Amino acid sequence: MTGLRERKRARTHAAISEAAIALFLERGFDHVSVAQVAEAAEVSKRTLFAYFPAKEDLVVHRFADHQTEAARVVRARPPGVGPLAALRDHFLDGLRNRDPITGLNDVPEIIALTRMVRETPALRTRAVHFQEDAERALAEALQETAGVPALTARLAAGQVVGTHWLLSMDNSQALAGGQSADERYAEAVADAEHAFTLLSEGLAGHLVSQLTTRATEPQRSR
Amino acid sequence: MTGLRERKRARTHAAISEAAIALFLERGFDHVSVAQVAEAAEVSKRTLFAYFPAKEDLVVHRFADHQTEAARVVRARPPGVGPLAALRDHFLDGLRNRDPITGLNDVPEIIALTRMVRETPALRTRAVHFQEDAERALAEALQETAGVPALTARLAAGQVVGTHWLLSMDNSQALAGGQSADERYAEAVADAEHAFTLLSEGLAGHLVSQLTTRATEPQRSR
DNA sequence: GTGCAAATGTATACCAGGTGCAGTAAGGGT
DNA sequence: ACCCTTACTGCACCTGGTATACATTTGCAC
Repeated sequence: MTGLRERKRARTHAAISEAAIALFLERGFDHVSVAQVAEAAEVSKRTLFAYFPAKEDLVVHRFADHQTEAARVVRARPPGVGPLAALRDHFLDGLRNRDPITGLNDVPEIIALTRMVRETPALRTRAVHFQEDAERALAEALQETAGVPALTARLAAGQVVGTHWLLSMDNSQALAGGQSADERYAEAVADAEHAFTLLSEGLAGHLVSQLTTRATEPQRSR
Repeated sequence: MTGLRERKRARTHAAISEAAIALFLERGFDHVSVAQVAEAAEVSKRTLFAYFPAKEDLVVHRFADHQTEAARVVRARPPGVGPLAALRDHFLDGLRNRDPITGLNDVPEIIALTRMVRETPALRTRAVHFQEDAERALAEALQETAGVPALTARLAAGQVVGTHWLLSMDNSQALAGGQSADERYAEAVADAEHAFTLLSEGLAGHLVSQLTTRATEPQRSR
C-alpha cells in the first residue's frame, strides 16, 4: 500500500515545510527567500517547487486539509439535524478541543504561525483562496442534502465560511494578545453562538430596523 | 484648484490603464508583460509603477471607487430606513441603471473586462482584496449608525459584501454567456431580492430544518 | 520673463519567485 | 540483470517589482 517511495515523498514534503516554517518564524515570511528555504531543507529550488506550487503554500498547505471539512460535516450529520446546527456544533466541538482551525489553540508555535498568516498579506490572501474551494464544496453539500436551490446554497455557504473565518481570526488574535485558550474559551463560545444565531435568524432582528419597502418604484434612469 | 500638473497626472493615469486594458483584452492578462504595457503607453516601467502599485491594479483600480460605497449608502440612508433595506434598494437601483458594479452591464467592453476579472485568478484575488476594505468600512458604518455590537457589525458586513459579490458575478457570467442585460434583468432582481431576504430573515427558514440543540454536552477530548 | 526647488520621468541594474529543459541517479517490477 | 518510471538537480531564463542615480518638466516667487 504505502511503498517506500510514498513514505519518502511524505517525509521530504514535511521536512521542507518544517524547515520553511522555522525560518519564516525566525526571520519573517518576506525576509526569507525560497532559495534559502531550499538550502536549509537540503533540496534544490526546483525540487521545492515540485512539492509546493508557491512559496505561500509552504505555510498554508495545512489549511488545505480543512477545505472540505464543512462539506463533510453537513453530509455526515445525523438525520433530523439541520445543516446549520451541525456546522455550529462542529465548530463548538473544535473550540472545546482547541482545534487550531478555530484559532483557539495556544501552543506557542501555532500562535506564532496563525499570527504570521494574519499579518502577512500574501499568506492571508492564499488562505482566503482555499476558502473558495471550501465554499464550493459546502454549497454542493447543502444543495444535495438540504434540498435547497443552488443560489441559496451558495449564499449560505459563503456566509458560513466567512463566519467561520472571522471567528477563527478573532480567537487567534485574542491569543496572540496574550490570553490563554482557557481564558478566551467562554467568549469564543459566546461569539460563535451569537454568529450562528445571526446566520440562522437573519440580520433583521439585530440591525434594529426591519426591511422596509419603498412606496414607489423609481424610474429607470439610464 | 486643479492645476495643470494634476490634470496631466490624471491623463497619464487613464492613458496607461487604457493601454493596459486594451492589450489585456486582446492577448490575455497573463500573456502581456508590464514592460509591454509601459511601451504601449509610452512610459517607462518605473513610471508605470509610480501610477499603479501592481500589475493587477491596471485593471481593478476601477473597483477601488466602490470600496466605500456600501458604507456610504448605510450612512446616507434616510431616517426610518433599515441599513439592510437601504443596501438592497441601492443594489436594485444599480441593476435598474445597469451599473457595471452589479454585473448587469452589457456594453461589450465591460463584459469582456468582468469576464477577464472572473477568469484570471490574480485579478479575482486582487478584487477580493478590495472587498476587505469595503467590509471594514461597512462594518464601521453599521456599528455607528445602527447601534449594533462590533462583532455583529463585522459579521453582517461580511455577509452583505459577500452577497453583493456573488450576485454581481452571477450577472456578469450570465451576460458573458450571451444574454442581454434586459433579458437577464428580471432574474437578477429576483436573485437579489431572494439574497437580501435570506440575509434579513436568516437561513433557518430556508435550509429546511431548524437549529436544534444537542441533548447532552459532549466531553472535551483533548 | 527668469530662475529655482520640487515633483516627475527615465535608464539601468538588480532581486526574488517561478518555469523549461536536459541530464543523472535511483526504485521497483519483471 | 533488465528497463522504465519517477525523483532530483543545475542552469538558464522570464517577469514583476524596487533602488539608485540622473535628466526634465512645471509651478511659482520675484
